[in-house]
Amino acid sequence: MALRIATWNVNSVRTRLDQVCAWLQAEAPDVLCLQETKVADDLFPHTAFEALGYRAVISGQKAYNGVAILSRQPIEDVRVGFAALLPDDPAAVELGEQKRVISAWIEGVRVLNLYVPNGSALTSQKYPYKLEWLACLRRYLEAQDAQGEPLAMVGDFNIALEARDIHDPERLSGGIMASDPERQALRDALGDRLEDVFRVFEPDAGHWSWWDYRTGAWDRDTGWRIDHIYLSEELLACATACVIHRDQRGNEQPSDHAPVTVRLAWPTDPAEDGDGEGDDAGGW
DNA sequence: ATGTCTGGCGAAGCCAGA
Repeated sequence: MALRIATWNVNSVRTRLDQVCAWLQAEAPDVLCLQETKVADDLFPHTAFEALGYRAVISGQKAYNGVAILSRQPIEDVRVGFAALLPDDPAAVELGEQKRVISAWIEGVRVLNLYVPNGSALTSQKYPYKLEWLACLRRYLEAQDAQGEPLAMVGDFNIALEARDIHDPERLSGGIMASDPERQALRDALGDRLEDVFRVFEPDAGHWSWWDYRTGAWDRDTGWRIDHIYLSEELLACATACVIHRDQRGNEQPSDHAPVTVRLAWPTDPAEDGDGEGDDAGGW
């Protein structure tokens, strides 16, 4: 039994629809989590994904933010926003105005899809919002932990946790997406329960998931690794690969982010004696 | 290295956000 989960900040799902569909056909992940869908729920392009065998659950808004979970496997128990687990937390309710959080139960895994606020600049009012959001994420994950579910938390975290996650750590450390307060806030949220699975397989620098449109970053390969997949202990033991699909950043009219995928595999139950349903297509 | 790309508004270029 194998489950492949992907995450991709697509910077408008309608603008990127053909690229996302082509990538789904090429890679055929079981689950694809999208961020920055930038579309109201009644305009989400469900039919294009259904034609490829994916059902989508969504939390979107006009123009900004927006998250979605696409799955070939049955989707159960969808939770939208922090307030789904923190109904009595005023901050959780207020932060729900921006659509950045959705989770679902898929094949025995709690898939949590996040679009962490960017923060803009250390001097911006958006920066304290980012810290407040991360503090709420900590409370949310404590409530999630109490559910006792295997957890795969994926998304655009807009934070590079370590020097090896930035192309020029000397210049960029301490600035937005690499400041101590936001790094500590994310580490506090992660606790000792969640592990960045990419680092299980790749210890070196030079692996990025985001290249700024503005600075010719793709041509210079001056990127950041800010799109992450965090696994709880029991899923970490099942992880067989974690890959950044950087080729997608080289598309015509690309998103500024590349997809990231994780493959989870566990022994097939002998009682089922199935053929694995051909889940190993794609080679990772 | 304030540059590039997106959507909104509204009908063409500006603005905000990243």
